[in-house]
Amino acid sequence: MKKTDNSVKTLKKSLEVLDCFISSDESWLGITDIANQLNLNKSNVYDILYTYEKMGYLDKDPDSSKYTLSLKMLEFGHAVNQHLGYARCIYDLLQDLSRSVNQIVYFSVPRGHDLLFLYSVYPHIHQRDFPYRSVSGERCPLYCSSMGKAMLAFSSTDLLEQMKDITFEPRTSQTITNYEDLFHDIVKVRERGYALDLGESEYGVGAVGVPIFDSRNILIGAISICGVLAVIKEKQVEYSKQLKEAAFQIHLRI
Amino acid sequence: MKKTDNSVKTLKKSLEVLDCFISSDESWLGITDIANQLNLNKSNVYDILYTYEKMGYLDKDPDSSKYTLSLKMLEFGHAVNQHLGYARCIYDLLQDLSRSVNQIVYFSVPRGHDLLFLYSVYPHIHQRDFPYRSVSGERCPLYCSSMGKAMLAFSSTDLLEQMKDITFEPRTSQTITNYEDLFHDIVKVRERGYALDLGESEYGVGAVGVPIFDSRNILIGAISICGVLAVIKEKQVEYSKQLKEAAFQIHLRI
DNA sequence: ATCAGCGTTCTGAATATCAGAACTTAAATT
DNA sequence: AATTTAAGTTCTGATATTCAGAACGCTGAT
Repeated sequence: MKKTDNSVKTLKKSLEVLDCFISSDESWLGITDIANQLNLNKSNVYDILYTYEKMGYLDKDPDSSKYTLSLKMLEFGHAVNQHLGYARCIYDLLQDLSRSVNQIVYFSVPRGHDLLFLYSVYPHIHQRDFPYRSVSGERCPLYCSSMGKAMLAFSSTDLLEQMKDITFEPRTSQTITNYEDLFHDIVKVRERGYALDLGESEYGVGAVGVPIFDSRNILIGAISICGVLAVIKEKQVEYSKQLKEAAFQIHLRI
Repeated sequence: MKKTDNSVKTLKKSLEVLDCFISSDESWLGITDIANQLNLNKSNVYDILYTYEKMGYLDKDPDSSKYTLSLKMLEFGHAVNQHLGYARCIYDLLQDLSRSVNQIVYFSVPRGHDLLFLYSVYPHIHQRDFPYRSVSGERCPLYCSSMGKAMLAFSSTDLLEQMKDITFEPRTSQTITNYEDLFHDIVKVRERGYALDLGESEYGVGAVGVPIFDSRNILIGAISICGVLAVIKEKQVEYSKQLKEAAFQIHLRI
């Protein structure tokens, strides 16, 4: 057991600064914005942002002196995708599935109390103004998503238990807003073998989700079919079968 | 003019460590790998990686003690995409173009002596083993790409001049490997108004590329149609017209 | 059994960090 | 037009942090 704290405090602080750029809704942040948010000295934040800029991590607007994430961040995203072993296989199966049902198909993995979208496949002809266009790297709370609920229902860890401690933020009038309702829904998911999102994250949008297990039966994530609520309601059984078949194919391959 | 160096050396060094994970072909890097590469002390690298891991930037494999970029990096990529103002408009136009010509369509921006892929749209039915599947965040040298040559030809800065100093690395037997050949090709691009890549980056793959200017006529990047070499050769004029029309639509909108 | 090579832990001399104060703009208010 | 406010920028040195080096433990190869 180590006695000393080996963490590099300067780096820790600097990464907290960088985190502000993902957690904030604003794309451009000023020195004072960040200094206030993290209770840091202005000149300290100045030096940190200056270094990030020199290293190509942030871009600075010469007029406003505000900073934003540079395109270098896309290179990191790309590197992660390259390194994901299961990437290609899952993506190809999702493409087949999307073409077969002519609906949007997603793959996501758990991340804390959220899910993280990894892949999305859109059918070639789809409504351009369809509300839910999640892309790689986007997060969504577990409790208001079919994939999230599929993961909660079939996770071997105490993920569901942890939902007792979170605050539920309604996205629509249908969003589950307390642990009891969530628990009852999860029981139904376990009975059915698939999870439903009936307008709980976006009005008029529904989804069917099933969990993904690797060949050692470890929960990896979930996949879902997403579409207009009425269609999802009507075809949920058919979709769940197609999803389970795709999930099984992934299970065999990873 | 400032006298002192305000950069935070600890952060600068730490970011160089993080950069190793994009520049290396290996997805998992050990402490000694990085320490040797950057001429740093092992224990120093240990502390830095430890901090990155604690902050969720890197994942550590408990068996091998090696590190890799975590999925958090995808969140940064997503944030950048969200912040890109022109994103949606260009993506939609590329989708239309891809459907119209039934080929892969790309959008990229210049980044140093490379280009950085931002968007790619694949036709719904395309060969799964088609070699060139660039995605957001991938880099490619300017001299061996139709988009790169389109940017070199129409850049207002001395981008082309800078090509005198670089080393050309052949990717195929067709790759341009010296400045003189590149210059002659760029002259042709200026005459034609579009750039060609005829198997110069990948055997049997070709592309037609045109530059993108915003409404103030600043060069933003380039778009291209990419496909089987023989088809690209045959339809280059038709494709160049379609690309120019799309480029014009983007010019009007951003 | 020995060695080589890796990650890990610990320490304090040396160094880089960062709070604070002062300055410079720029924009908003009087 | 003068004043105030609020932002970014520069500079400094007391001091908290960093990091080189040495030592250790583990694993796998010789």
